[in-house]
Amino acid sequence: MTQDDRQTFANQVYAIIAAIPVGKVITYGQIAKMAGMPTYIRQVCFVLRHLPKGSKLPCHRIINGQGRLSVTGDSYLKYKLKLISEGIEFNQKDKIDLRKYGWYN
DNA sequence: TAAATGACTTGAG
DNA sequence: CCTCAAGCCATTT
Repeated sequence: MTQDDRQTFANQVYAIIAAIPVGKVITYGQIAKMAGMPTYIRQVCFVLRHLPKGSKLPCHRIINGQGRLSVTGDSYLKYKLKLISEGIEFNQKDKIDLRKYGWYN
């Protein structure tokens, strides 16, 4: 894994996230696949966790395969509210219907 | 060089 | 629905 490879992967992840339509969400697995690295789930995770603070990427639209937010800490609630304001609904178990809101399910 | 870590996933109980 | 275990792989210690 060279510096360039890592940079390229990160850039692809950024590009994909930036392309998520309003009112849709995407899972880690989807991102990895779209970036051409289906097994790099952990790296997607790593990239997201180390997003630049001032990033304008809609990282709140990224959820886990169960349709739940994977964010830890207080940002969980913030993300949830943003999603709701974008038209995404949560069921009583705080889950999102991927069949309806998932991007390219 | 080896061990620990993480915004994950899938499957079993 | 929830918890646990194993698999995952670059980055950090």
